[in-house]
Amino acid sequence: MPNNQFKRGELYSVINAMAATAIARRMQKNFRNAGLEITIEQWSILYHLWKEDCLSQQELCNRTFRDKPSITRLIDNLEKLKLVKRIASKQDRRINTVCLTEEARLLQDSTIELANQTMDEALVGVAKNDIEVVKKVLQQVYDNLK
Amino acid sequence: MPNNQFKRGELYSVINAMAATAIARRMQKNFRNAGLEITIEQWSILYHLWKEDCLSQQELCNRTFRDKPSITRLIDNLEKLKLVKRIASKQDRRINTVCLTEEARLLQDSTIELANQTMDEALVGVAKNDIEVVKKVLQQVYDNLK
DNA sequence: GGCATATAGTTGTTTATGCAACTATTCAAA
DNA sequence: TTTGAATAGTTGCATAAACAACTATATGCC
Repeated sequence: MPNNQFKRGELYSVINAMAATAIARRMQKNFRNAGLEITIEQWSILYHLWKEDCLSQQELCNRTFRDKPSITRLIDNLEKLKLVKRIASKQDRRINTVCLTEEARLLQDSTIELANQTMDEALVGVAKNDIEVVKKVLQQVYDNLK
Repeated sequence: MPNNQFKRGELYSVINAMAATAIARRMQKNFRNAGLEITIEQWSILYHLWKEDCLSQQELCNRTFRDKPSITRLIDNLEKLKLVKRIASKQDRRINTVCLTEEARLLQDSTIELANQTMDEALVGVAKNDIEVVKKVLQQVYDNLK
């Protein structure tokens, strides 16, 4: 075993793999158990559109921190599911705005309930002020690197 | 805007998307800039093998928190890169042990240095004891959900 | 108005992920 | 010894991610 250690290997694993992956899988499982066929990635797009409908694709890239091709394909699949529609912008012909369908609006309450349930499951035994520290640190990490 | 809010939506986004994604991308970029062609997912396998060589695939699943098909394919690609080899276990014919090649050993120092550099970039301005809180909370989240 | 640069979105490509299903092997109980 | 259940790893399939390259459109400067 050489002298050179990955000094923060445990922190890296924890940040990068364990908690995020565990939450994602649990949430996807909760969706599936509830009979929902959308993926959590698709849901994250809907979530932002519930907060503010008819965003441009570029804006969705910004808000979900994905790159453009990924957003294009996610929206392709959401269109197939008839949960969003693309509407060409009148102000700028390069831009599509992405708008919720009525069907997507019907999903909002139940899926947000499931997401809350998932976070409740995740945060059992976690102190409220510790949560604030986590938010602060992870936000700082994101700001450092984005 | 309905009454039902995703109470911890910000926390979820932070945990699930922002910090983990930002670190992953930065690290991959640092690898690329250094002329390394391995992905960070492949690297995470190597990392565990540097710590303990010749693990079973199942053990790698446990340690990296991925499922079996994902590990199978990651190892397929690492074999193609001649960084690992599968060796059938003598004790149990279901098991492959996954062992480092000499070439993989040569990568250890430089890549761990890059990973440390990446974490340094990520953690600028973060207090040491805050890091301990993050580790504790994310470990708790993982333990709650795994 | 023309040109160079920037930007929105798409396509190509490769890698990765996880659920479902499967095969071969191992283990435990009768 | 036989049988059923459990386990390790693989294959099929669909979704997702991101880099590179591209096309069409917009912007700013001369």
